[in-house]
Amino acid sequence: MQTSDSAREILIRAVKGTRDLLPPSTAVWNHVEAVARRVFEAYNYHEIRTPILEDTQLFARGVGQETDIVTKEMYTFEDRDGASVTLRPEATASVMRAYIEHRLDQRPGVQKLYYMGPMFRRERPQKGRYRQFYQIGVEAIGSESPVVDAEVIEMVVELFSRVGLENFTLLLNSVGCQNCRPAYIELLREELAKVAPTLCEDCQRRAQTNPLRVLDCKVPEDQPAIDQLPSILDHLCEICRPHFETVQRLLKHRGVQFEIRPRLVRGLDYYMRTTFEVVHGALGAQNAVLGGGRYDGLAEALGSKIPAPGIGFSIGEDRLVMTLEDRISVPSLDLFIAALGDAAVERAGLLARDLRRGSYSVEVGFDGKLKRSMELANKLGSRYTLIVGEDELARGRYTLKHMASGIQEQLAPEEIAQRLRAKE
RNA sequence: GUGGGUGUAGCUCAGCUGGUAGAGCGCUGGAUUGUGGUUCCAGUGGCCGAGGGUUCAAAUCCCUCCACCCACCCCA
Repeated sequence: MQTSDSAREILIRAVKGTRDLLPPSTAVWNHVEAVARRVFEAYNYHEIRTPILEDTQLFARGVGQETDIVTKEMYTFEDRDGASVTLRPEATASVMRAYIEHRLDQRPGVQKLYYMGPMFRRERPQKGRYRQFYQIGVEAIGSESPVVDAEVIEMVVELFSRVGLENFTLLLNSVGCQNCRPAYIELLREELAKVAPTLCEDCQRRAQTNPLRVLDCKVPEDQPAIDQLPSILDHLCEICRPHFETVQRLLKHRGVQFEIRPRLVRGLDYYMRTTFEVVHGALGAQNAVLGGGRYDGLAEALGSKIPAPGIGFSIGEDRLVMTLEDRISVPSLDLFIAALGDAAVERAGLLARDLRRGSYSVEVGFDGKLKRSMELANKLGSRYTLIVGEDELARGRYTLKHMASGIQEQLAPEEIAQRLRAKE
């Protein structure tokens, strides 16, 4: 920015890629989080809160040294004592760290944990992608069983239904394990070598660096060639194939709709076997609202000798909220008290306090003009307006107006709560 | 990191073959001294993103920055 003495230029703004969440849309965030907690608890998941700041090594090892996330997209800095710390770019590694650190493997049963909160990734912001973004996720650690996979995935669908998301699609795949995936990648490499020259520039590079990524290519001209590439599902090993089949069978049995996508690959190294994703139209290029999968090798990658097979997912809360936001309704206010004059303000204060103790939402208007108060009550979307003026104080009965119908009645103070209890 | 788009009133935007700014919504006041929503009238509000250049004259043309947005790369 050029130097200037203009006052506007020194205004401090939110850091690039971060944003303020304001009412009324924070109501949608709270709604999503409240429903998530309710659903998770019903499946016996419990909340875990891990630090936002972690040792950089956690992500370097857990997420994969070679990934873009680690090489250039982390918020990493040196602490005063010289230690390298990083703002978490995701939560799975942290949860696994906590699992190992606190020996949660010694606790009975599968450890079912959920979390929600901000993550950080330093990249160019775009629609549905921010540098500080929010995720809601779960991890079920301690079992390799496909039964857990099916339950986790069922819960995903349950959650999205209950939160009010419409027109979403659950995509499912298996990416094999350390036994079958290397062989498949080798095969893929060979096949790619034959067709590579006809593919787009990016794919030619991917064919070398990360062959699985070619399957994700969005260039239309490349699709015919990509369709001819071998599918990983035809090359699963004796453990992965039945595992995947069981997951599918259990999901069908529970009536969970899904689509098999052999080309659904995961970017992170630690995923194996089951992977899944939920996409939603009308989200632009960033159309995935949830991504998840099994990560049986993660604990070992972190250097742990404690076996900790797990499966989990995380929801892109920013994106989910985005799809729900057009349905925001004005915040509800039960009662607006129009207090006319000092004496009325005092009485209104006491009345408001008592009603608020009864969990009614109440606002007190202290503008002396009734017209002003009525306007404000209307703008705030109040169901009722209570007029407390000289007449009312003299009579000891206040005027309660139902805003939608315009009907007014005179009530003693103790009768008001009862009126508010009515649905409309 | 790469490409494209957009920056004008609190918000959404028009004006851009150069002549120093408009609309709708919002906000404020009034019609209605104790009655909102609809309607009508009036008012408030802009160094036209920043800096420089061309010109008698720049929101408008040129250059450079900056910011935001969208997409790519990559992906949690």
